[in-house]
Amino acid sequence: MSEEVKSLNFIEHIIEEDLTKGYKKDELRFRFPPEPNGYLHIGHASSICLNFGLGLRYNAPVNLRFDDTNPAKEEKEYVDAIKRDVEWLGFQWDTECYASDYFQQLYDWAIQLIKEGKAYVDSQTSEQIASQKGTPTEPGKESPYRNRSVEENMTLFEGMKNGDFKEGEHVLRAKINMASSNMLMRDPVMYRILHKPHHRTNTDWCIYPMYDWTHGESDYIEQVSHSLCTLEFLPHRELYDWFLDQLVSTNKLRPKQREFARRNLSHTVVSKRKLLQLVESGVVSGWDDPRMPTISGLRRRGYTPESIRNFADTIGIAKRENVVDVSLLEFHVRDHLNKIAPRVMAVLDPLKVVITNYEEGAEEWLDAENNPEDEAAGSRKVPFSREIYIEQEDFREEANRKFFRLKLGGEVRLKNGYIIKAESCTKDEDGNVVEVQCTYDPKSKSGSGTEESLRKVKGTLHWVSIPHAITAEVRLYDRLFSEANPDGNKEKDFMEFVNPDSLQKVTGYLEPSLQDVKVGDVFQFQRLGYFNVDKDSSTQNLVFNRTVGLRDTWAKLEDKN
RNA sequence: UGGCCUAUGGUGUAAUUGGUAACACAGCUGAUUUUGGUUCAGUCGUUCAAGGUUCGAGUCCUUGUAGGCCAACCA
Repeated sequence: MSEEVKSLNFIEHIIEEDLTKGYKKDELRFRFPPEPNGYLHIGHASSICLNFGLGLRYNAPVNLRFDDTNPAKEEKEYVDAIKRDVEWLGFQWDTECYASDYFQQLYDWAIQLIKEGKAYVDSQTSEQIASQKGTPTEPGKESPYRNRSVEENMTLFEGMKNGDFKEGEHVLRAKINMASSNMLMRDPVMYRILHKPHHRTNTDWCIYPMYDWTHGESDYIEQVSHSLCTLEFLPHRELYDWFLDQLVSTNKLRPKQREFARRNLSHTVVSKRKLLQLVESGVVSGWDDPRMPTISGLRRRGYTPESIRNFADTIGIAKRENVVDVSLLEFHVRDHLNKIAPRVMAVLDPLKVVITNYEEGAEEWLDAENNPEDEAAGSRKVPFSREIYIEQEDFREEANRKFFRLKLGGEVRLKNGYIIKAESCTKDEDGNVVEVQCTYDPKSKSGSGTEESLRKVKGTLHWVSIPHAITAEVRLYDRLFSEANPDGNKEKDFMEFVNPDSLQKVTGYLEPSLQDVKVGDVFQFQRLGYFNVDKDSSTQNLVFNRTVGLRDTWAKLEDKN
C-alpha cells in the first residue's frame, strides 16, 4: 500500500514547522477537552478527528479531558455520553483527565499569584465589575479593591475557599490591565464562589476556577504541546499566554493554543445551547433523536463511524467561516453503506398486484443476492406467490418511454423473480388504482439460464409477497430545518425554520428474512435507501429508520417536468 | 467610532511556501447495470476589488470592500 500524498492543513503545517524548530516528536501531545454539559455533535466530531487524527499521524498521545469547572451545568450523564461517542467514533484516548483533578494545584498557583501581587479579591457585585469593564472602544476603570494588601487578599481568598461567604460576595481577579484593547485582559475573574456540589468533587470546593484560569494550566499540567480550539477563543490566547507566563518553568514544555474554524452543517444547527433548546421544547424526542446532528443522533440514524470520519477528513480544517453542505455527509454514509449493507426488499407504499396465471396457493423461494458489492455476503431466499405488493409510484396506467416501470400492456422484471406484464387494473370510486392484474412468463425466472430469463426488459422493480410479508414501522426523516443556514438569519430565530414534516411514520411490508434483526442492523431497502433498526424496535414491533435515501436521478428528472 | 481574525468554482478544502490553480461533493452528458443504486468515461465552473513590488503574485506590500469574533462570577 503506497502512502497517498496528502496535503497538510494549517495546523499540521504549524506542527511540522515546530518539529523543524526544535520540538521533539515524542513531545507532541494533544487533547480533546469537552465540557460535560451536553451531547457531542458533528462539529465536535470534526475536532475529535482533528486531535485524534494528529495523535495517529505523529504517534502522539491524546487525552480526553473534561473541562468540568462549572457544576451548575455539568453532569455525569454527559461525561458518560461523551466517552461513549468518542469510543464509538473509533478513537482511544491516552488518559482520561478532569480539570477538577487540578483544583488543588490551581488553588496553590492562585495563592502564588496573590503573593506576587498578581491577583486580588474583588468584593464588588458582578454588575459593578461589568460596569467598570469599559467597552471595546473605551478603557475600563480599576476596581477600588485592586490594591488590597497581600495579607488581606490571602485572608479573603482563604475565607472564600472555606465557605465563609455567599455566592457573589467576592471573586478572585488577575491584576493585568484595565485599559487593554483585549477585553479579556481587563483583570479577568479567576475564581467565583459557587455553593453547588460538583459531580466529581462533590462539596469539597465552593470556589471554582474560570475557564481561562483552568484551560492553559491543565494543558501545562498534562504537558499538551498543541492546544487546539475554535476561533472564538482566539482573543483568549493572550490571556492563556499571560497565565502561563506566571508559572511556566523553563525545563517543562510550554503548551501553545491555536484556533480553527468550527464546522457548520447546512440545514441544521451545531451549538449545544440550540440543540438543548430543540430537546427541551420537544421538537425532537431527545439528544439522540435521529434528526439531531449529535453523534448519538447520527448513530441512531444509522450513520457509521467510518462515514463520519471520512466526512471530517474530506472537509478538513481551516480558519474561514463555513457551512458545509449536508449532501457531503450523505455522500459519505452512502459510500460506506453501499459496501456493507445487505440488500433486502421492502415496500413502503403498497399497491397490490395479482399474477393471474400463477397458481393460487402456490409459493416458491427465489435466490436473492445479499450484496452485489460483496460476493462474500452470500445469498438468501425470498418467497414469491400469486399476490405481491409493489410501490404505488411504480405503476401508471399510461406513461411515456422514459418511464421504465410498470404500465398497462408493459413488461417489467420483478427483482430476483419473473418478468410480468400488466394486463388490467381496478380502481376505487375516486379513481385510484387499487389493484393491478398481471401475467407472468414462467420461463423468465431469474438465474434459470433460459433464453427467456436472459431477456432484457428496461425496468426492474422490488416487491414483496403479500402472504409472507412482515410489517414494520418505518420512520422517514427529512431535514430538521427548511433553511440551509437556520442560525444565519439576524431577524428570525432559528426555531422558526424548523421543518414540521421532518418525521413521517409509515407501515412497511418487508420480506420475511427481516424477522430476526437486531437493533442497529443496517440494510439497503433496494431502490429506496439505507435503513437501520431503531432502538424502539422489538420482535413484536419492528422499527426502522431511514438513514438516507439512494441517489435518485429519476426523481430529479420528474422534478424538472 | 477600538483591537483581532478571515476572504480561492454552487459547497468544503488544497496549491511543492513567489513558478502550469487542483481534489472531493453537488450539477450536467453518455456508457454499463436484474437497484433510475453502484461503477466507468466525459463536462461545467474558481483566486473579493483597486493599485504596487517582481521576469513571474492566489501567495508579498498598500488601500478599500465584505463577513466574523471580543464588554458571562459560561466554556
